[in-house]
Amino acid sequence: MKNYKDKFKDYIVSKGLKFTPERKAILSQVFACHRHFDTEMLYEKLRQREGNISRATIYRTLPLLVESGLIKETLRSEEKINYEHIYGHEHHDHMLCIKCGKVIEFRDDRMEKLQYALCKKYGFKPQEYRLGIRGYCKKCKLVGVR
Amino acid sequence: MKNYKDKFKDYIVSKGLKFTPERKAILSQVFACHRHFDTEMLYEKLRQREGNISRATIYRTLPLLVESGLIKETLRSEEKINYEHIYGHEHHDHMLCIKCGKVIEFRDDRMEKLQYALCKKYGFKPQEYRLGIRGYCKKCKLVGVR
DNA sequence: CTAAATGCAAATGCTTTGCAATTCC
DNA sequence: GGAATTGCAAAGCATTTGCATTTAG
Repeated sequence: MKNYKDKFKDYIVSKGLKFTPERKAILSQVFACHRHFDTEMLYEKLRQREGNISRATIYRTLPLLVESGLIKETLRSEEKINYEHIYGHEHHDHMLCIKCGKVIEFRDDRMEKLQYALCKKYGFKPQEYRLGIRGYCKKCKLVGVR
Repeated sequence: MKNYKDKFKDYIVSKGLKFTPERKAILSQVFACHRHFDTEMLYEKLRQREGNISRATIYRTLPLLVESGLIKETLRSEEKINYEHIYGHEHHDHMLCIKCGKVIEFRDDRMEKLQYALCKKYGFKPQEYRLGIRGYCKKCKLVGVR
């Protein structure tokens, strides 16, 4: 399996685009972060380094990362767009705690198979599944259940 | 089963709020629409009638409808918030065609059970499931698969 | 009567875009 | 060299909010 850097570079080049330092830096940061992230988090991390990278460039680069299959949007917890890197990771789903914000990632083969079967039933060609379960995690459900 | 109007009124009154004409009109429109809708669609429909209802009032009313369990947010197809009315409807999931925008609603007991089992496994107390499958519907997958 | 609700317009916050200057290939 | 990219600031949009006025109960 290629590393993500090569995979991105291949994609970029195949499109006749340029593999710039800014894009490299964003790519690295994206894979340095093992949680869900949004543009602002990226921007903050990247500004800690020297070369300034504008928000505009981040906003312009993330779609390229999505198109190349390296990252994907996750369920939005708030109003902002959230992403996670997926290259090299198995598909998984999420449980999101409404109270503390905790994200539980899980994977279940029965779920995968069932989703596949349902698509087949409806003649649907899936590109992406998004299952998000919102609720209270083990800790929070004990405290004050609203 | 109470009708939605009574259910909303009960909720409103129990909170010490008022069941105003504007809220009634919004409620009716929400249940007159049997598709997913967003604020703008509501606004347009409501402006066709006489009494003007401002966007602000719509934005302030929709959360009340969510809290009362009459409607819920759906997966966002674009950047806007989308809703559907749920009162009197069984829980179901969606397949969304990327190309033509078609929404297929489906329900599967195995899926419900599996989701329940997974929550139990992780000690998670679910409040809401959102499964969205994005891809190409029967028609669109035949035409030009991107 | 009076707390709650409304409409309006201004404000917010995320995201996109136009443009001149710069950079990669 | 020339198309692609960048940063900046301005523009766009959906959504929220402050406030004076109106209204439901």
